[in-house]
Amino acid sequence: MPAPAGGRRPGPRRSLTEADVLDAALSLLDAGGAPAVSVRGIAAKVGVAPNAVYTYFPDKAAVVRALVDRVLGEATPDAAADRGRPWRERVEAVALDLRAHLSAHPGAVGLVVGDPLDGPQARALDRHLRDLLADAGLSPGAAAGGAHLLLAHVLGSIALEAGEQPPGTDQYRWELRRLLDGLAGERSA
Amino acid sequence: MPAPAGGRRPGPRRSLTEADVLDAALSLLDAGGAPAVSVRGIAAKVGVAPNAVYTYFPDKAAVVRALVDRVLGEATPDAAADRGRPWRERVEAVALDLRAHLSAHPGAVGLVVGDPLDGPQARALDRHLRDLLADAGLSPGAAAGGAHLLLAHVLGSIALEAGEQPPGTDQYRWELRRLLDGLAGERSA
DNA sequence: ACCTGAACACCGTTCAAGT
DNA sequence: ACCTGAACACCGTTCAAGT
Repeated sequence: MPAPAGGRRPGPRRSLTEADVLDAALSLLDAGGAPAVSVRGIAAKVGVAPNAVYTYFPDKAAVVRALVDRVLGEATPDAAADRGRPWRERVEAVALDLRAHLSAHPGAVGLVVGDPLDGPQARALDRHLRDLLADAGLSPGAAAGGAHLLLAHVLGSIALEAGEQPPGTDQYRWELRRLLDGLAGERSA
Repeated sequence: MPAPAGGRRPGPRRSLTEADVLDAALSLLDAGGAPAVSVRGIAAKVGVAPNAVYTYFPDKAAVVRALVDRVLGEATPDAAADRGRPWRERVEAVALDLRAHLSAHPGAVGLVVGDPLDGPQARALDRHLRDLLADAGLSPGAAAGGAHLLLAHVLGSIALEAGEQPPGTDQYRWELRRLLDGLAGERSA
């Protein structure tokens, strides 16, 4: 028989977990931005040789993808789940929460750019936004377009935060509302 | 007397121009994306030693900033200048033109992320958008906010284009129009 | 299976030297 | 003033070897 399906594999106990690697990567990201996230830096942080990282992830790109998805997953909206509230408030809550979490790790946007953004948390977020907009009365196509619009705006917004005097939450909220005004005209229910 | 103000300085003829360096950087960007834009790659492309690049730019960041600004400057809208056309068409022309030029150099967005985006062409673009929106009847504050919204959306939109099945110009145009719907409500004139 | 040491082919940047 | 050769401190990744 081969190794027990889904069970622990033989060999020495692994000294790390994938989460340890991501913790180290995130602390490097927050300390020095996207360029500070290096395989060698992560290895030093967790106390292994640089190539030991390849036991946990196939390459650096995989680490970055997992890290981005973790940051995306930190944004867990709660006011958005309350179906008694108006749809605009619910969507606004998700968008503000997402921006807050991305702003907390500014370098994360620099890691997103070239990647597909198709991790489990990214998909869940996209589905959540589409559902909220569909509940608001948008057609499936318009809901998908609206979710894409909201996501593009928050990413671009953080990307622009670099050298600006901080536009702040008020500016972001204003833009968000113009965006919701535009989507409101698409409702049919 | 010191060196003639604004004139040519003494010493050997320089074998390159800043534009040569940027041409090489742009061709590397188009061929291999943001990670392919390296000082050593540029030097090889133009036929000098790696450190000779530092005669033309103080460091790599300066090369990247100049490159981004050049790409931004390529977007020169003409339909937008026709004051006889409705404001929505004029803004739409600028946004579509900008997206087209950024899409032509997809890696460019990866170079924008951490930088201030305050080059001369970037400022000219921002001013142009603000003027268009002010002409449409928006207050100065709303026009500035609208320009920021449009810029954030186009950048985020390109950033998301990575792994998606190409959303295409139609999708972008739809999002743009929702955005303009939202801005239309801010008009007072 | 997991980890290490050593190596390979890169990278940005600096320095001393040549013209 | 401009350019080069050499070096420094990095980088991601691979390979052979140890347990």
